[in-house]
Amino acid sequence: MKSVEELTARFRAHGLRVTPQRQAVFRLLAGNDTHPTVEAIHAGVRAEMPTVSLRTVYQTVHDLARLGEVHVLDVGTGQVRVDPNVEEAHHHLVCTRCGRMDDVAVEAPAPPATPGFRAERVEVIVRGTCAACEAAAGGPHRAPGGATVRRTEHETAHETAHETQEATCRS
Amino acid sequence: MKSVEELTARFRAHGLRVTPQRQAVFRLLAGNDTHPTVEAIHAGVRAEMPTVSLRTVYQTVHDLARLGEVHVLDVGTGQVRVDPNVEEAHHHLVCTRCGRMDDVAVEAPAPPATPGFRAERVEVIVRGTCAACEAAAGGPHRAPGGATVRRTEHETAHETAHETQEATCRS
DNA sequence: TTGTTCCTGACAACTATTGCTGATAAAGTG
DNA sequence: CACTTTATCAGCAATAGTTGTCAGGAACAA
Ligand SMILES: [Mn+2]
Ligand SMILES: [Mn+2]
Ligand SMILES: [Zn+2]
Ligand SMILES: [Zn+2]
Repeated sequence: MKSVEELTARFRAHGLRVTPQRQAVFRLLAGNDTHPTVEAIHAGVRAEMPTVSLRTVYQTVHDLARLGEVHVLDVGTGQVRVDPNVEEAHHHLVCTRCGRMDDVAVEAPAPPATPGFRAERVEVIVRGTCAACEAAAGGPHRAPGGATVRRTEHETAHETAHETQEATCRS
Repeated sequence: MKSVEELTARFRAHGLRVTPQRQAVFRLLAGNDTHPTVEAIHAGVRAEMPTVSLRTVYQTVHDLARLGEVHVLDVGTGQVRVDPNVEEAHHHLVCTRCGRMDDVAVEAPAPPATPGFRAERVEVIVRGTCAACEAAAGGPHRAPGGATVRRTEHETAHETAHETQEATCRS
């Protein structure tokens, strides 16, 4: 992602106004490689500016995405993730337990020649279990400040001996 | 996916009861390669049994998933998709406009050796535009019975000359 | 048949995200 | 700096997809 100054200039050049709230979002994202959720960004921004609303963070993230300064990713963990690294092509590891997302260098296969479909980009998601969740595999736990991946269902009693664990290890 | 008879036996073997509603879902999924949404399954089932509730369809789909008879996929189109093809490994084309999802044969890259992460499976998503949406690219339209991909945001006036189109071509 | 367990259907609740709106603040102009 | 013109802010309401709850009713086993 570009620097806060560059983003400020770019926003103005596009007729967008630059407010302290937006700059706080810029600062939080610059050099952030944790793929934070919007909620996480909001929490971080509120540490400095306690009145900023979640709505404002969503707006700013969308504006950044429109300018191509971040990617908004939905990998099926229930919340979108913001990726400020748009310069270098890369893919992701996704922890199926806590939703944690890390960059990974794998070469994507070439988009296949498919009649009736114009391929634009190829996304690779490596799903698995992160170290923190692996360590906590014994039973559910909850890291401080972490949110929990949506992983529920009524399913009264039978519970056919499949995953039931739940853990969180978001940084 | 297995046949309706096999699924019936398998459900019973696992202590799950087999009702007309569940069999209607089985029937709708057997040999279905459209990756229907739960809502679409519901609509299809209601054509024969108008009283079946959406909740029941969700339950049945989840039970099928737990037995490994279907895969429930979330590719970020706002609704989960049900894939009855669990026998052969494959990946997907996803239309960014209408959410349509088709099978594609691409070889996934080998899961990289990443310390601190136990990779379990690699998912490849080829995003692009399907033929129907390509044809309708001139302006928004709405196919009969189709649902629309969530693609909105207030964003008052400025509209920085980016995508605004919206189209639907779900079968 | 009878009892037990599970499923159904209707509706409420929940979560992530977006819509709405008066008040406010950023740019632009002199 | 004073002033005008917009775009943004914060808060709250609304929405969509999915899941929780629970009182009947149906399916299976004996
Ligand atoms: Mn990344
Ligand atoms: Mn498929
Ligand atoms: Zn994890
Ligand atoms: Zn399409």
